[in-house]
Amino acid sequence: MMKRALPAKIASQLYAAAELIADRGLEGTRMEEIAEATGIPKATLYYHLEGKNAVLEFLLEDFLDLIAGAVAVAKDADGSASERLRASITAQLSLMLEHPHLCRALVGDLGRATRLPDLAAALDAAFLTPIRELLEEGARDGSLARFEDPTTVATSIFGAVTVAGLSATAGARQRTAADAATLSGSIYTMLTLGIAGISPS
Amino acid sequence: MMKRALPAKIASQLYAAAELIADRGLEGTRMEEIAEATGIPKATLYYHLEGKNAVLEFLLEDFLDLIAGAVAVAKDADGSASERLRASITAQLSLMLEHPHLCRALVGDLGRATRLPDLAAALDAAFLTPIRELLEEGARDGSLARFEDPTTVATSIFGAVTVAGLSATAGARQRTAADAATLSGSIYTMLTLGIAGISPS
DNA sequence: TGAAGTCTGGATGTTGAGTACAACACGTCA
DNA sequence: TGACGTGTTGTACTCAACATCCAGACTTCA
Repeated sequence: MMKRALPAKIASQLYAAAELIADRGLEGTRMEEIAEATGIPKATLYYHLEGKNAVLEFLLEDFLDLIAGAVAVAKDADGSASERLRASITAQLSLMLEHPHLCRALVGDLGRATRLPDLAAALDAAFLTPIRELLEEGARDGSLARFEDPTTVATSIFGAVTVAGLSATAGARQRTAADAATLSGSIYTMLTLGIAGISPS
Repeated sequence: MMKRALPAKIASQLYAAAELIADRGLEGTRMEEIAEATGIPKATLYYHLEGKNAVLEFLLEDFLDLIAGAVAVAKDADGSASERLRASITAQLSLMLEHPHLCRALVGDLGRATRLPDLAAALDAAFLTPIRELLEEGARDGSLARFEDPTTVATSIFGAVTVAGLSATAGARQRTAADAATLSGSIYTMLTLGIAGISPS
């Protein structure tokens, strides 16, 4: 996992670049500006990091690991698969709302991210895989419906949650845990009960 | 709307660049390569277009207008809001599966796209707005549930459909209309009925 | 045929990523 | 104290790619 232990001081300063990258995209951000924003001189940045991509890669990998960890806790707790799915979604959204800059950087440079193999894997591990597994468990324990095409359903749930989260971060201002609970409540109600009207039958 | 009428011949040749951009991202594609792939000399590209961004902007705006048009037809047809929502989703997915390169280019350069105001608007018009409106109509005609937070629900539906579609295009090979029908069937079943298990009550 | 508009090759300007390197700070060890 | 290694940083540089410019060629149309 750990590829090159970045000194802690450097790592922490690097986060100051997240907002910059979120606003202008990695391409629209000069290395010079990252140096200025973080207080790390350009030469030092290049001493520790491979290049500009590595800055984004470090920030996002860190963030995605954080999400993957929190989701794993929720996913492996006690309770029905349905309950744990809900908790996982809430955990996911909490962290997304807590880190709007990283979220926006992620979506903004999604293309680059998916083209970086490590990041693509981290993305999958943080978001899609837990949902797919919980869906399978739910089919077994009866707390969730069984689907013909579980992968498509898992992808759709992943999309519903993630896009709702990303959209909530678009305002760029940080939200609280309470916001996350409300948001995940709305989404989970819709996902669970469905959008059909009250049927006349 | 129409900003500068690109000669039809140029426009049609430009599509040859879509796959290139989808594979490598706009940033990883040199103007020289676009010239080569399309057969349009570099100087001519710059004669007609503002720059590299404009190439992407042209391709995507065209594509998004196509989707917006098809969705509008489905949305304004006869039937309940629920039926029309389903038809809209199918229309959306059909076009996405028909144009995997454009889809991949879109998601790959999503950051750039959302930073281009015209494209952001087209993106909204093609995907999010129709869903939001149909959801409201469904609440009125009773064919869809009424939600506390319709915007969040609409965003989630948008996310579910779009991410499922994008994921299906990841393989990069073109799918048929039948595939789109199957895919939208899976998604719509989940959205309508929900993911809850068979309740014991 | 001439004027206006369109197209194109090639030279040129400009920007920013990435590199090279020398100087320096600082701790360690003999 | 001095030699050595590791990390740090300023400065100057190289180079790739975007973008521009221009002169001449080619269309089109009156």
